[in-house]
Amino acid sequence: MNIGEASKASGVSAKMIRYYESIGLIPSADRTGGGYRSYADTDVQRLRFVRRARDLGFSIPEIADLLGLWSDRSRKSADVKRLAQAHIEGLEQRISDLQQMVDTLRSLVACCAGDDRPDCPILETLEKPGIRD
Amino acid sequence: MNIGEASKASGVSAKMIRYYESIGLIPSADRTGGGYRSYADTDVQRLRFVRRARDLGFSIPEIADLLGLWSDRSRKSADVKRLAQAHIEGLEQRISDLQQMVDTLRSLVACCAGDDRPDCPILETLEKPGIRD
DNA sequence: GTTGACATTCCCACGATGGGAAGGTGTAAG
DNA sequence: CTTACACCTTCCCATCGTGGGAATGTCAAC
Repeated sequence: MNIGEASKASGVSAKMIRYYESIGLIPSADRTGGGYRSYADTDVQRLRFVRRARDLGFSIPEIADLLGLWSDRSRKSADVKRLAQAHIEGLEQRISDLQQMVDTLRSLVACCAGDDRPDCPILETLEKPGIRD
Repeated sequence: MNIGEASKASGVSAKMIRYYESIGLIPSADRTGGGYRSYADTDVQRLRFVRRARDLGFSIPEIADLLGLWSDRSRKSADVKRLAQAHIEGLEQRISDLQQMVDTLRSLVACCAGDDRPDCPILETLEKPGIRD
């Protein structure tokens, strides 16, 4: 299977497949006589694994860990679970940071008349020294 | 005021001050005879404005817009409000994407025994074709 | 054998930030 | 006056994950 077919089958762009190979996230693909990368079904399955992990927000190093566990038949599911839970905590931290921004912005927006006049509590708040200053 | 002092006073690193200047987000600073950048209080105020906007998750282009409104005495507060509301929507989209990941991961984690055995529904789900395949 | 669709490698870009090297400036103490 | 030190300058490189494009090579079909 060519890289293009593997790309379609896995949902990972050819560009990213080469990149993942270059950083060692996935093993180097076999090559045909003409130098084309050649993929088997198991390779595609691994690529799909990577893509789905990316869709769930795992970073490349985290995916490297997941792939290690994936191919380790003597793995403990507790290790996988721990990894997933740590990732959930990271995601929730990011959500909480973003939510904090939204809350602040909402309170500012609520104070802004939103009319033709220039007076705007949003800008005034931004220019004033804040809590951390 | 030197860049170091302006940095302390504004909470923006010297590195970022130079960067903001290089991309045209802030005007080029005056220079002393020795070539040092020199900042006045109004410059520091602008830097603080930028930092606070960054803290609220605004991108550089958005901050450029905000700075434009900030220095425009004939601005309409409605324009500022619109910009802030659009930003809130962007943030909420990101939150919703992250929350979707968390929800999926939570449901997987809930199915994982988390013991010494290798069987793990998290890995199994990642390796299987998903909704979008 | 030509054409067209693929493949290859290599370099560049993003956004926002940090690190560090190599060299210049300013100031305080010896 | 010199030396030391803290600060400044510019320049390049790295991150992370992804895309774009150029120049060149391969394969399959007609």
